[in-house]
Order: sequence, then C-alpha cells, then structure tokens
Amino acid sequence: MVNIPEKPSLTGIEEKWAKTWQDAGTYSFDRTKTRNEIFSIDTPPPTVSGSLHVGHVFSYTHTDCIARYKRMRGFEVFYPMGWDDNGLPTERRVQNYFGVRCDPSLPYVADYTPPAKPDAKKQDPISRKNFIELCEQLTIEDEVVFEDLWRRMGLSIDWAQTYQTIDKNAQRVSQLAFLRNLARGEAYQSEAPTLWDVTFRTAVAQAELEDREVPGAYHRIGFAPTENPANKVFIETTRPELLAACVALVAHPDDPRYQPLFGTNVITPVFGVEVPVMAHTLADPEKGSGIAMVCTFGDLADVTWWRELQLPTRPIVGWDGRITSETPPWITTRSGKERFAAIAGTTSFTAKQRMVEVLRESGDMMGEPKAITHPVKFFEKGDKPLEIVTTRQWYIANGGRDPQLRGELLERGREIIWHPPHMLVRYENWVEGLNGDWLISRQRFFGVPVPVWYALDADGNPDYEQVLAPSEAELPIDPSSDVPAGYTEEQRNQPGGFMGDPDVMDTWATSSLTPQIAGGWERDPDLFERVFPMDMRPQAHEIIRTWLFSSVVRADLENDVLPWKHAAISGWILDPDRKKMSKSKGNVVTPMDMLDEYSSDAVRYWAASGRPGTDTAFDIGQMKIGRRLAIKLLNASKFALTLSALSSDQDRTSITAATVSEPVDQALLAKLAQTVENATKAFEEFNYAKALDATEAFFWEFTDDYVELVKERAYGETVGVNTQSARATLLITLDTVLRLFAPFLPFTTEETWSWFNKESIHTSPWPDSEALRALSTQGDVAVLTTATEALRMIRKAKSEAKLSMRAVVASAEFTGSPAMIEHINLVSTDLVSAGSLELITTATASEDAMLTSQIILVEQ
RNA sequence: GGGCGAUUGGCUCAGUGGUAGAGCACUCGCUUCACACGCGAGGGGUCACUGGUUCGAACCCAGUAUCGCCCA
Repeated sequence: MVNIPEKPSLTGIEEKWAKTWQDAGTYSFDRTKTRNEIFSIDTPPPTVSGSLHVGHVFSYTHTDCIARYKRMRGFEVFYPMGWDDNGLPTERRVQNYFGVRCDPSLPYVADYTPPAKPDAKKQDPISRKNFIELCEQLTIEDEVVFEDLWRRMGLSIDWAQTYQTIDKNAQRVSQLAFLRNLARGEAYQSEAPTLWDVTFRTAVAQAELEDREVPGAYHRIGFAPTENPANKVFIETTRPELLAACVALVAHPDDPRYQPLFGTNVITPVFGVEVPVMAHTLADPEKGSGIAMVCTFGDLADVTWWRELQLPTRPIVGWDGRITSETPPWITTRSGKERFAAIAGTTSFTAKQRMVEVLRESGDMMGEPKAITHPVKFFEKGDKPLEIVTTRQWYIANGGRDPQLRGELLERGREIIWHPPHMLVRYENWVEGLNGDWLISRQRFFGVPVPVWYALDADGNPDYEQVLAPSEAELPIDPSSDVPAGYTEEQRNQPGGFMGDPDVMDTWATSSLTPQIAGGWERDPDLFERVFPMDMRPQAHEIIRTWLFSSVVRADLENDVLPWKHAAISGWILDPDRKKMSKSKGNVVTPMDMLDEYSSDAVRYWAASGRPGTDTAFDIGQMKIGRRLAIKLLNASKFALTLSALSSDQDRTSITAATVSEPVDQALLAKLAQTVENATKAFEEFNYAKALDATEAFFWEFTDDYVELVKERAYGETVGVNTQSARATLLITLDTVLRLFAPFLPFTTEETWSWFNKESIHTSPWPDSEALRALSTQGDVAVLTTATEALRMIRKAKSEAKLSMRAVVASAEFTGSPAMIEHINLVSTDLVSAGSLELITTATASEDAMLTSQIILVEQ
C-alpha cells in the first residue's frame, strides 16, 4: 500500500525515526548469530569531559555508514558505544566545575556538598572517595549530552551495549589483564629515571610526550682538572641549576680537543665535587663547546650516559619540581654546603637565577648567558617542562626493550588492513622508535587502581619484591580500601602489615582493552567468541601510536591475535584557514546547532563526502548540498511512487524483464546495476565517500535527464506496455536508489521508504546488481547517453533563445554515427515529448562522427 | 632533522597513462502539472614548479617549493 504525504518535508523526521528505531529495536544486536555472520566494531569511546565537536560528528558518521552498509549486506552488526570518562581530563574538569581538589590524606565526608560558587584559586580539598564520586556524577551528565547527539545524528548503535572506561567491568578487565601480564612477567616494576610532570606530579609515558621549542640560554662554566687546575675545561649548559647534580663530563671519543682529558677528573665549580671526564659517541662536538656536563637528570641524554657509563645517581630535584631542601651528602666542602643553601627548596626557575648569581660571584661563569631556542620535552597536557626523577613505576613490555617482541608487533601491524594503507607507516615508525617499555602507573586519583599491595617489613618499609596480588575472582579491587588475603584492615600501613599501591593505571592501559571490555572477555565467553577478534577499529590518526598500538600489544600478549582485521583511520576537520579546528581558536561550531539548521542527513552528507584518512575542511556549503539532496530525494520519491501507483496491478515482485520493454528504460537499469556495483566495491574497501559519490551521480542524472525523458510516457494518456515499462523502471530505480542512499541519509530514506514499505529500510537487503541486470535484459547504457545528449541540445537551443523549456520546437535533425542514430530512433518518442518537438529527423554520418543537431524553433 | 600526505577553475573536491570533471559561487534565462528548499543554459583551469620516462603525463620517476600532520 502506498501512502504519500501531500507536501513531503524534512521537519521532525529525526525525532520521529529515532524514536521508532529505539522502540522497534532496529539496531539491536542478535547474539544468537555466529562469528562469521557478525560484523563487530570497536567503537572509539569519546572523552566525555571534552566538548562536543564537529570532529565527532565527522568521524562517527563514517563508521555509521559502514555499519549500516554491513547490516544491509546481511551481517549482524555489533556496534557498541563506550564512554571514556577515565583519567586526567575528567579530573581537571571536576576541579574546575566544582571548585575542588583531591587530597588523599583527608577522610571521606558523607553527603559532601561542593562550593556553591567554584573558585579556581580556592579549591576545596576533599578525600579521594569524595573526589571520585564527583567525577562519576559529572561524567554521567556528560554522557547524556553525548548520547542525545548520537541519537540525533542517527548513529545505528545498539544502546543496550554501552560501557564506561571507569565502570566496574572496565576496571575488572583492566586489572585482570594487568594481573595476567604480571603472572607472565610482562608487567614489572622498576626504579628508574622517569619523565615527571611537576604540575600534575605524575610520571609520563613516551607516548604522552611532545617537544616544544622554548627559549633558553647557554651558560659557559669552567671546571678545574685535578691535575692541572689552572687549565679550566669549559662546558656550555642550559641547566646551570643542576650543577650540584653533576656526575661527569662527557665528550665525543673522536674529539681531539678533549681526548687528553678522558680518564682524568675535574672539580665542579662552586660545589667542589670531583667527577670523571668520559667519552661517549652521543656527545655532539658541534653543540656548545663540545663537552657536556652529565647531571642526574637534565634530559634523556643524561639518562643514557648515566646508564651506559655506569655513573652514580645524585638527584637534587624532587617530585614537586623543587631542589631538595637538604644538602646532598656528596657535597662536602663548607663553601659548597653554604652555596647549596641558596638554592635549597626553590623551584628550578628560581634555582637557575640564583645559581647564575653564585657563578658570577665566584668567577666560574665566563661572559653572559647566550640566548638560544631549543626543543624541550613536555607532557602533552602540561605547561611546565618535564623533569626526570628516579621513581618506582610499573611497566608493561611493548617491544621497547625486546627486539623479538618488537618484531612480532611490527608483523602484527602489517597484518592489519589499513584504510588508507599509508597509515601503516605511522605505526611502523612509532614501533621502530620505541626506546623503553610502556610506563603504565600514574600518580593520579580518578583511574583504575594498580591492583596490588606490598608487604611492610618490621620497620614499616614496603618490600616491593613481595607483591601481594588479589585473586581474579576478587576483581575489581581498590587497594586503598580493600585488604589483601591474610591481612586485616588494622594492619594497613603498620610494621609487618601491608600497604596498597597508591597509583592508578594510565588511561591507555584501560582503553587498550576496549575490544575485550565491549566484547565480554572473561565475563561473557559466549559473546566474546561471537565478536572477537573484531572486524573494525575506527579511529583518528594521531592516536595510532597510543590507542591503536597499545591495543595491538594487549591483544598480542593476552589473546595472541590481532584485536581486529581492519583499521579505518579518519582525518581531521580543518577550519577554512586549513588549521586544525580547536576551541582555543574560537572556531568551533556546536554540532547540535548544525543539525538543527541543515538537518542530520545534510550534516551526515558533508561528513560522508570526506574521504577516509583525509583532512577535510569544515564546509557549510556541503551541508547545504546535502540538504538539497535530501529534499530532492523526498520529491523524487513522491513523483516515482505516485506514477507507479497508477498501475495498481504493479508491484516490485510482479515486475519482470518483460515489463521493462523500452530500450531507454533498460539502459537506465543497466546503468543502475553499474552504480550498485561501483558503490558496493567502494564500500567493501571502506570507501564510503566513493560509494556516496557514485550513488549521487546516478541519482542526479536520473532526475534531471531520465525522468524528464519518460515523464509523459509514464503519465500515460493511454496506458500501454511502454507506460508500464516506464512506471516499473521508476519504481525499481527508486527502490534501489533509496537503499543505496540509506547508509548516508538514514532519516530521509527511512521516511520515503515508509511510504511504500512496512519494514525498516535499514534492515532491508543491500541492492543486488545481478537482479537489476536481469531486469534490464541486454540494456545498453549508451542509449541513455545519446538520448541525454540530444535532450541537452534541445534545451540549449531553447535556453539560448531565452524560451521556456516547454516551448515548441518546429523541427530537430540529429546527425551522428550509425550507432547514435539508432539510439535516437529508439528514444524518438520520448525525445518528442520531452522536447515538445513537432518533427524529428535523423541522418547517418561516418562511424566516428560526433552527435550534431539542427534545431529550428517556431518563429514568433 | 626524519617520515607520511597534500598542492587540479574564486571556493570545496573527484579524477592512477589516451579530447581536463562535479558541486558551490558567478552570468543569462525559465511560474515546467515531483520539487522555486526548483529547473535549464553559459563563462571560467598552461592540473604548484623544474627536469626525465613515454607515440602520448594531472596521473609514472627524480628534484624543488609551499601547506598540514606525526615523530625526533
């Protein structure tokens, strides 16, 4: 039964269909299907504490288009949604939003109320438990906002399949995977120099680093050799405040200037500590004076020298980024002790200024500091340069120290099918450049706790060799409130008792397990077997080194497989100046406003026209085109359905090759079959943009040319076989085109589909090109091409004469190759109606002739 | 400094060896019975640059420049 509205419109269709889909369970996952009937997606959990951004709309639309295509291909699509609410962004948002800060030493306060007016300068200190409660409260609010957007955009997610990276299951999976790593020796603790953010007071992993060019200055400082004190050796350093942490001088082994000094000792100025002069190839003869001061620790080169030259550890910077307040034992001279007092307890910034004064006074600094700019390591979320401090941390093996594992992970990377393929190179570059294992412990509050305790000795000091791990059945645990087996709460932090590990794990240590979390690993084995390894991981390219790589590591270590077959990498949204869009630049557009203004399908159209992996400009123009396309689809559907319904005995099942009798109709269906093949091939390569382009090109030709050609025949003053042929072709074409567009324009296609179908278009099968070819008989696409060309000539003549397209043409003569003339003859009746021709004649020219025409309009 | 990608009409982009394309914008028309939220027609590009391969290059190769991203 056909039921067409009088005036089709996009207004209100999002609310209407979003509700229908939810009520009908259109996208709900049927877990009785087996692995090869299922297409599973490892959806990126958005950071809920971040703002909603057009970039979200962009990349999630890409995934949804593929999900919808796969669903129509008959796959049961496992398309869950996660929320990344774990970690530092949430902590910071909670601090600002409520005006609080976490102080783990405070006791829990029941019914705590945050300040009425949050004041960033006077944050209310609260316990860890209170803090985490506020985190949970705020993330739930954030998640509601995200879910509203996703529904409004028409993402075909099964909303029964959601998870949070901080929920109990995620904590359990994260801790369980850690304990398994621990049991296999892949997780270990190590006391080592660690990159340390002094603002957040936490260790930072290699993946979270970035280099920034900052101003600095070389200070030229003289060291007196013990054997020849008058002949000073000058080093140039940007960190004079670390002079007290100096453990050696180092120069390149081939540097003739310093070769005589290797193996001798020098005395540090001011502090009078004797240190060796050593040779190492990492010293750059071109840099400064060619000889460097090694401190524990100024930068990563210091760490290398310290390790490889087996130098002593003499740290002077504490976890708070300040110089230690007690005079270090290796400073033994009286003047050294006095001068250390000048910098004790100060920040490195102040210490640097004071050290420069001291060095000037003592005459150990030559000349003025020489200003330079140089790259310095920062935590990507931090504002102060990283320090390197020696701390005990947890690591997971990731190939950074094990060539065999590294080779294995590189091989895993090559097994992934990358879209686009060149993204593999980023993975390889990253893995090849790893210089250490994955540091996973963080000195933060809102995260998944490291699930271990340590035994305390008789003096109350932790014995880190005695790791007390919970059983798997106990998980998830929080070592700060749970008690290890064999102990009681009274023994916490007591001599002979235990202490909980105070740290949480890196957020990537949890998000690297999203396939396991969403897939029910060790929770729902039946589900896990049906969805894991997953088919597809959609994500952005800048987190290949973090999320993608760490996921490969976890699945490799735990499951000995790749976590997914395909990695679909999306690009960025750029603003019109071709810069990455960001909030600080003030060029962010609110997604919901966009959806309101242009409609969801229009915005999806814009998103889907951005090729996989390609950065795309934010372009309102594309949304306008998308809106126009959606409206055109409504009207074309109304037209095609109205006409086909005139043949009340005709429906899609009764149409056969015999019904489609006219050559131009057959040509259209042949072209449609080609379009289906092209769109299918593009989708199989995850190239939704190409699939959309193919469909759209066909659709506009269909409405602009084909429909105009056959309109009169389809209306059918006298209904004959040729009328039936046109009506059948319109119906078949509409039916097919709607399904081709369905992954991109889910609302509009569902709306028009509902006019003549009971079931949802989104659970209907993807078009079958073979069936279309059968209907088209031996349809020759060239017939349509020639007919279109002839129609354009007629239109052009009228347009140049500034006449209406309905104007009568006295005569039209077409000349062309024999094949073309044959085509014209086949469609001459349609051409006469479409062009209002009074007379049509043809003349045959040579084989390679182009089509030409002589069109005589009626004299006025 | 290394890697990857991009560079095609005013704008956003297709186009992997054979006559340069689409949409928007622009110009000129058209009350046409699906659609004025529309329809038709038109103007506009030495395909970043320099060399090379080829009968033939936007496309393949080498180099240069500019932009972006990732990494040092």
